[in-house]
Amino acid sequence: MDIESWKSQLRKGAAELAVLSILKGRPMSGIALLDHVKAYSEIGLSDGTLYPLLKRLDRDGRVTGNWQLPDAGGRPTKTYTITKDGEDALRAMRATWVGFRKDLSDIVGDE
Amino acid sequence: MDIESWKSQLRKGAAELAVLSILKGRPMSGIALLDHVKAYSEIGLSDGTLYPLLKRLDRDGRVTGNWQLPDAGGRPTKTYTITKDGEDALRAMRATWVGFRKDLSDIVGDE
DNA sequence: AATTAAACCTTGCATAACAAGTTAAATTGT
DNA sequence: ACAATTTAACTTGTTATGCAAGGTTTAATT
Repeated sequence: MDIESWKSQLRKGAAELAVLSILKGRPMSGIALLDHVKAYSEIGLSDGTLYPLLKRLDRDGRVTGNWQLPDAGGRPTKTYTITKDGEDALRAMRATWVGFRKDLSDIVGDE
Repeated sequence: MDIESWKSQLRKGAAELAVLSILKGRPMSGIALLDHVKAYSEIGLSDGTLYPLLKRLDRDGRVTGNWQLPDAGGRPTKTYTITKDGEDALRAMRATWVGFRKDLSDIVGDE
């Protein structure tokens, strides 16, 4: 196992938390989400990861996707909005993340 | 996906980083590792996860396992020691973890 | 002798990330 | 007008890990 493969493992679960966190602020399309996360290199979200994730979140009732016609014309985009269940899940995931981060940081001992 | 299943996903990759970090301090048996990590509830390392992991790390030359007879009697235990390659891998993983933690914390916005 | 406990290990399953593809609609170039 | 490209969304197949639920071996205990 090289380090790149390990990074893929470390990232598991992170995309879901990241997407719900961003959508909590405001509804957004898939492309806009990708653009928003692009700056965070260690998250490394690609469209092949994002769209299946959005589909799962929609199926589980944590987000809803709605097609919308942009004001300026052009092709329709699908805008995703977090639901009440999504916000509940986000709260639980945030609490878990905070605990996980502390535990692993304590073990790793990074200053 | 319930929160417990999501936790299993979040933990992926963490066990490897945690085990190498602990072994960097001192060689240790599997049981001792489990006992050491027991306090960190969000890591949640079980023996069914640890032993296959140690086997992979041994196969990849990141640790070496050696059977030893305990001074005080009792059954032999296998003591794992981190190797040079293991320390190199640990350095790279630590750096990744620090960046990952920052990126996800920034997105999640936990204070 | 039989049972329990300790330490180690194996098997099978579920799941997400990723690379590499695909589709459909809009825009651009000639 | 037609072809080529771009954009946004999506699909498929592979891979690796965590985990539950088992199993094995050795030593200590009853």
